[in-house]
Amino acid sequence: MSDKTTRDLIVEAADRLFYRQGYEHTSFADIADAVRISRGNFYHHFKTKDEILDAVIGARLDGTRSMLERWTIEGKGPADRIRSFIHILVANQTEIMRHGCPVGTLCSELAKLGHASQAEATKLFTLLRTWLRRQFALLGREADADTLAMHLLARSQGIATLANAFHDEKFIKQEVKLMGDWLRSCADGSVSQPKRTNRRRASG
Amino acid sequence: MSDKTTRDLIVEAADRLFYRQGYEHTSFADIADAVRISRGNFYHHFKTKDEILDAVIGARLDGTRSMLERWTIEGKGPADRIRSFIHILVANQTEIMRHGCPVGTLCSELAKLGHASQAEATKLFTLLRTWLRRQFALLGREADADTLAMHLLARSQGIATLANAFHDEKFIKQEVKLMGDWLRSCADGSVSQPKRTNRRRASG
DNA sequence: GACGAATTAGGACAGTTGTCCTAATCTTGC
DNA sequence: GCAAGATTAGGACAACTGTCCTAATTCGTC
Repeated sequence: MSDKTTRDLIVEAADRLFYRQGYEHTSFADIADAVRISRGNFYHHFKTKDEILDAVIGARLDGTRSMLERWTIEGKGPADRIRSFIHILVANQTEIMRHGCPVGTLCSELAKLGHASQAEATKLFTLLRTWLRRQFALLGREADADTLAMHLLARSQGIATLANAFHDEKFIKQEVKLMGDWLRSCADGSVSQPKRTNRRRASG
Repeated sequence: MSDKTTRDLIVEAADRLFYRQGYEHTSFADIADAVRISRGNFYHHFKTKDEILDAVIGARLDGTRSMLERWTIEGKGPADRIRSFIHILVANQTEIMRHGCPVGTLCSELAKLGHASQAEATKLFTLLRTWLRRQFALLGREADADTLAMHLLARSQGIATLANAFHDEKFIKQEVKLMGDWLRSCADGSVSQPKRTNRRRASG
């Protein structure tokens, strides 16, 4: 606790502020005030605002990686692990209603700013995408694992965006339940490909 | 064409710039340059930046209203009208990949800024929500029309966010097809409530 | 206890922002 | 062709931005 370096404190505060206020709308002064540090001191730890952003993205990547690792170990099966992912929406619903999804809103903002770290932020999505893909593959859906992963990611994003816009808590619960149903139908292999094409079972 | 007032030109340019660069990241100078007008002249038409934002949101509301009206008249049935909505993602896929959804990204940004016009921007969503709700009701889904409308809205938002982050064109097509399948199953009344509860047919 | 390095504080700096003023120009009705 | 209003141009203004410098302080090591 007390062994956190000033640098860590800065990254933490910046992370929180970037999420709540957005990257551009957060100034050096805002972060300095939050950490209770002089503005000048700042320069010693980070030369530019972009450097802080990169550090924040890096910290989020680390955090996401260890979260996924935890779920991979804890979870009994792939379906339960995917449920852990879906559960983020419920666990963080208050913050999501207030500020949206930390990943989605950051990527959107950086895209608008034409910021160089846009690709780095997208890695946050890629991390989740890759992990989800693996879980769906383990669920016996190797053939369309990536499609399913992206589908789930997209639905989560949409839920966060609308929950934020409407400040609607019940909506999150509603949609989370639908995603649970959908996930169950994925494991069955029942729905999700409703068109009657000549279906080809995955060989493995 | 030539009868557009300077005010209209400003709103148009601001609309485009707010979409591409974000509201905060767009300065008076940016808009003035785009309209080829002196910065001072600006003040005569809009006292503050917030006023421009309100005018832009108003213009978008008008545009959305007339678009929905057109669809309501044109469309053969409610299903086709909903398909018109889904088709926006395909028609605007290039812009969406570049800048996301104009509505979703604006609402997200204003939420972060804590901007007073946040509620006004959300009306853009409400417009679509209400219209979609009516179409689903006409489709025989009065009971859960609003849930279905929000669901479709959320999925569109998610698609836009991820398409923007990954710059993935195929993903949009993929998800649009899935939404088409889903819509068909809505009209059937077949899926969408996969849980085997004691199902109760809507009386109407 | 002293020395060198790491850390901190305070402020300077030029550039940009939104806002606002004033004077010139154009348009319109008579 | 002229007066009155609308529109435009150009720039002033204070506040804030990210960046950077220098001097003071703290810290670990001998």
